[in-house]
Amino acid sequence: MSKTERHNAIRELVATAAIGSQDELRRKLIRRGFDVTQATLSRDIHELHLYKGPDGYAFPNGNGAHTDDEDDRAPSINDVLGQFGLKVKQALNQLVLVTTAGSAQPVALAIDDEDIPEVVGTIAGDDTVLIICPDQKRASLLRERLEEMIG
Amino acid sequence: MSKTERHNAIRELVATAAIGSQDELRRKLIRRGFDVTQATLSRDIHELHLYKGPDGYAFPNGNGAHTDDEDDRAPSINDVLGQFGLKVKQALNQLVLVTTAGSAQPVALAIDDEDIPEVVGTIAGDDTVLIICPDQKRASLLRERLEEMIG
DNA sequence: TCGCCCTCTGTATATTTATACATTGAATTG
DNA sequence: CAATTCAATGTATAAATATACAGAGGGCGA
Repeated sequence: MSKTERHNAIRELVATAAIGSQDELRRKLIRRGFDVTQATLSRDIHELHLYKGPDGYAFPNGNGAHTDDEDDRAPSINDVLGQFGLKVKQALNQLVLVTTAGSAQPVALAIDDEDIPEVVGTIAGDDTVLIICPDQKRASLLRERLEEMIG
Repeated sequence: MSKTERHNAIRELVATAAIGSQDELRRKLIRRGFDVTQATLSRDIHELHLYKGPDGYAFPNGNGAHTDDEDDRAPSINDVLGQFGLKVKQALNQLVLVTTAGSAQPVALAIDDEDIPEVVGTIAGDDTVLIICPDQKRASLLRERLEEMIG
């Protein structure tokens, strides 16, 4: 069996099963007829750009099996900020919330869902959320709370 | 320094720098005043749900620093504004920077990379970048500089 | 105040992953 | 046909990461 066939099998396994180690992957591949060593799998994983995280191996955009939110509860603002929030900066009545790249949209959505009185409105870029507050004082209050949520 | 402060520092480092190993992360943290062992960082990484892949550590949705665009040098703000910037308008502490269609993102990124003290944050639309400044005075200063760069 | 519990962290080491070096086999070239 | 080149892989081990065990310190309840 060829290398590309094995790569396909690896992708299928990572997409459908929880793979916690290269040895576990090796055992699952043996059941499919691919018998290679851990060293080869290490190279395969590197070539397939797979990631290893707390839930095992996954594809670069995070869609391996059991990525993390099995519970479809809309993430609370605490969860979202704890996960994607980096820092908050204040300018007069505006807060600039810096997030990880590409995460501004869900963060802004979570803030909107929360119906916070100090929030007049939000605008999301790619890694920045602008939060408009009624005045500078309430901006300060909200900044402190957001800083706590970020942790 | 507390654990949550260290976690924030780790998130910032992962978001902005290529972290290839826990030892490398450890060295960068020492420069920021956090001195812990590899064992502690291993636990931190697990608690922060960070992934390790071919490009180093990343957040669960795959956006660490240098995920794939190898051209590490961000184009200078002079280049970008000379090329895409059209005009700047000021309102209190806000600057509205008009660009050519579709160029707001790279312009915003160039501004972010420059680490300008007068910039609290930026948000990019399609052909408009909103720049939040700490106050009206510094917004004026920045507007003048941006106008010079646009030409 | 004391005892207990919990969190956090370090040390040492177990486990896992990455890679230097070597081998094999297929394809290509002269 | 022989020599060369290259990709793929295994072996052994270096490097990196995870964790068992233990200690320290703070908070809390009796």
